Amino acid sequence: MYDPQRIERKWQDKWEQARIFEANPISDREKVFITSPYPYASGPAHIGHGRSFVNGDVFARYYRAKGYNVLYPMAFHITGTPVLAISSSIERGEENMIARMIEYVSLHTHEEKKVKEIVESFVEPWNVVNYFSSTYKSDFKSIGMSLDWRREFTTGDKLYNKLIEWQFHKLYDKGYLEKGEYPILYCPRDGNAVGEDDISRGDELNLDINEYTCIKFPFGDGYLVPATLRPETIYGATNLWINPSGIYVDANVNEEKWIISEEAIHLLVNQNKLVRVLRKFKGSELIGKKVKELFGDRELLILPGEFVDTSVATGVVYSVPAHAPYDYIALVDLQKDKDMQEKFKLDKEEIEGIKPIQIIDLPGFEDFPAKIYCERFKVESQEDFEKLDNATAENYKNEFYNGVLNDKCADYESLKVSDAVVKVVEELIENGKADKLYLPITKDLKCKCGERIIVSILKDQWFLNYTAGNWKEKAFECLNSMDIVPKKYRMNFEHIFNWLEKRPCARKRGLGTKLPFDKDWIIESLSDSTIYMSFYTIIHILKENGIQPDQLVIEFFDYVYLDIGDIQEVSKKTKINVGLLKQMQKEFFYWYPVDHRHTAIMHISNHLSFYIFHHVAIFPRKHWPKIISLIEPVIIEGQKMGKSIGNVIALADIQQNYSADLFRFYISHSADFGIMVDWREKQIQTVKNHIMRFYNFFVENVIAIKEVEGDIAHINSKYSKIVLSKCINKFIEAEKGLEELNLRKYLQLSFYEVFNLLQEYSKHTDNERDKLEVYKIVFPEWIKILSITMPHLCEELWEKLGKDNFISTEVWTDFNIDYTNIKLEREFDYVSDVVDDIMNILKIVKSSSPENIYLYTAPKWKQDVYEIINSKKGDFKEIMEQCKFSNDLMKNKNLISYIKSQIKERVWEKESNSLKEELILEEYRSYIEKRIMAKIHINSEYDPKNRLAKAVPFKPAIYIDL
RNA sequence: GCGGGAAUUGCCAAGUUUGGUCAAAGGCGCUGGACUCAGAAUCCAGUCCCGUAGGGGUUCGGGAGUUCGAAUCUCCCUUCCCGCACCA
Repeated sequence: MYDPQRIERKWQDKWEQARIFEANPISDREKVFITSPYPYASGPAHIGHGRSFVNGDVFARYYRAKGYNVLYPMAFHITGTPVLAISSSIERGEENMIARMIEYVSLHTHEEKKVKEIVESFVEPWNVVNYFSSTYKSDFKSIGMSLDWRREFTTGDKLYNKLIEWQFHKLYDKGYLEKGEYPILYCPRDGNAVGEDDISRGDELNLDINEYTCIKFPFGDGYLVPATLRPETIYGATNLWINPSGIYVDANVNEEKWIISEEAIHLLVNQNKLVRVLRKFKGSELIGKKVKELFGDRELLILPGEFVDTSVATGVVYSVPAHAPYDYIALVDLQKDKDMQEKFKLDKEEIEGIKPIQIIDLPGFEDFPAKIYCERFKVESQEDFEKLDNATAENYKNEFYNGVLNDKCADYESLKVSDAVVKVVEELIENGKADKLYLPITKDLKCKCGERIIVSILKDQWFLNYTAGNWKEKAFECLNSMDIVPKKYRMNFEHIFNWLEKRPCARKRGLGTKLPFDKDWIIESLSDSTIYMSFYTIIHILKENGIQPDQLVIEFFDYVYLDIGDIQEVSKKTKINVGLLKQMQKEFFYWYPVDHRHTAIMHISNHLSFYIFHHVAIFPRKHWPKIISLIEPVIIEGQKMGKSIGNVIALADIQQNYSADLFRFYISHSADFGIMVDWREKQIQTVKNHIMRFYNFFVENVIAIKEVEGDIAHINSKYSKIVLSKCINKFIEAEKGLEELNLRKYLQLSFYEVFNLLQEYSKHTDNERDKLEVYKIVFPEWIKILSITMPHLCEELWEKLGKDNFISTEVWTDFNIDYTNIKLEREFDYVSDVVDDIMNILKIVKSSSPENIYLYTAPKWKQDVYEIINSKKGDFKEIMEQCKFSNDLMKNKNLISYIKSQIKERVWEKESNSLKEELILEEYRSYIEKRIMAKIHINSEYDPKNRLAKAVPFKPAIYIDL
């Protein structure tokens, strides 16, 4: 009885005790260094992690089986805020987080009290890290990972920090680091930058930042300053809107007098403006006054707009009724509203005289876009917020991508809106006519502390400048020399490489490594995980020898990684002895570069691109990465897997509920890399049965085959030789699949197709002895090739075969091509075709049990002509020339039609060689009769329907006596 | 919008790089049969349409083209998915 859980634990323990996956340099053996990105230790592993690591494991085992010395390590990522967020949420007693952590911890701990204790301990971030890294380890062990755990570390380790410091010193020296201004989300109460984890509902809201342009309209001795997202519409401004009941101020802003809403002061102050309030007043005071246009002599009227929100931007809005639905409808409303005009003592005629100014031409629009969109969305009044928002969005989208500025826009005429925006802002600011103001896209974004989040501008943000020097060129050079599998993703990389510019690389908070030359900053999590694979090569030596962080000075890595510096001096400086330094350098030089990195496609646009960039920045060409293979994510029953859907399947449950080998098989076989694995319970149960059948089939025969030699010389029947040949060819093909990193192809061939062959063989053969000989040869090869996917099951079967070593450490020899025989296979294919034809006819005539079936092979002249057609590759003229040499042929009235039909069939492209059909049929008589359950007569005189005329070479005519 | 990917016979999904051997692998589902007290499992047969002789017809998102020949190559269109920067 197949008991996967028992078998799996047994072998996992044995592997661990024998430490067979611990890899050390062996100087005369070729190596393969394969990695998948270290997982984040802020939660338990799920089957998505399972997919990439199992794939990696299958490759690692394959490389080992091919005789390579294989390093397959892993570590843990903890940089950034997620771990801190867990701790602070636990500390605050947040119920959602506590519930989630209880759920996570319960995966491995079933005692309620203990669970509670563990979750409480999470107030300390390192407890979170330690807990989840340990569950990862046990989960990964439970699915049979062949990892070298001695080389484990986390990105928060002091030793690791030293590596990252060195990396950033190098980047700094190369001139790839820069400082600049950068807007960030900011909580004024905490005085800190905030990210997704710090924001209420941060995971569902849009956390982008809008850049507003504040236009300085001259007004008295200062400026009235509306803010806009569409500065290119400045030429279409007709008036300004002020909320009459809002509070406004005269304020001194960086030595200029601005009129803005009271609430705006707070925003400006946090964006590096010096602000002093001079006077406070109600908005109504401004109504009816006028500002001067930026360009030209027009004066724009200040009008009442209740819709103006004084808490958004500057609380002042300029009106572009031709292109902004809100402005358009407000203007229409006001023009109709006599009471309002009365109330603010506005000039009726002047109000009516305000006409929208169209400054953007839009193909297919006869009227002002704002008007058309208001009509399209059936906007009735300025109170229809929802309709107005939709109308605005559509209006803007259309104008942004399709609109062109017209002749009212001076120098900007005929620019596309998308280009004009950038130019207008640039020039306005350059000329001192405008300023910038940043706001979160989402209104009322709240920090978890309750405070409203605003945008602050960091003046000295650190950036990595990917356009610096020849960095990009080198990255492309590396990419061009790499294998990307599947290759359809290469374009993706190229595009990302082109698009990468500057990227902030440090943050103000979170776990990680401090920037060595600016200790206020912590290196951001995607920037500190680019060359860490190098650390796998030496970390275990550092740990074993008790090397302390302060010993890992710049000279250390310079020497070990780059062979720079004098070893005596490095030793003196680091207080690490020369021998050890040499050993580490040797180990690094042995393992590096990373030969193969395997992960999900979501990492292309960030991690994998940075991985390449940072490697080319720091390491010489010989240490650049070589292969990246990519997978699509795992989905569950056709649905995305996610916390919010609540359908995440933890790796912790896999072995118990399914078994490691089943998981490994399913995850490897059910989809090619380029498509999503769909985790379907029903499908998995089917696969489970397949594996069970395989196990039973194997075990049923394992004793019997001990009686035979497993020697092809002892195999008598052709059929048996054919099956052996076919199996070996399948193995060879399957291995080609592995070489192409195509796991699905490899398993389809090595598991399903070989299994089908053997099952059919077992059913149709009548030579028991031969059968055992075949099995004796095939079985060991079979479980070897399957062992990389189902290592536990195959170890068990290996043991049952009487072997006393691990199949996991068995090096494959080449499959024995002496067992293959193409000629025999062709013969057999011919016979199978005949059987299929007979079956087909039986099906059509709906007869199941005829007694006699007659087969007629083609007459000699057809054979001869067939040879001619073959030799002339279907050239009709040449064929006829050749036929003319034979009078008999030329007299045959069927000749031309026969040649024509054979040419049409393109027979010369088929691989049938000169088979002696009659002999073959005779030889396979018993096989054929067994398959069709009738007696066959070959080339009998009896041919009542003259079927013989239909016979062509390799397609004998058939007559069934019904 | 930009960039990338995809569309195959009831469903999932190979095949496309290198055009012909493709009515198109495999799995699921469905239909019939065997086994069984029964079910599950397993096994056998069938599963685009027509056909009492191995054949014929119509298919690979839609349209046009190249070719003796197109699921595969070219062009246009439609639909869907993913990424678009500080969340890892």
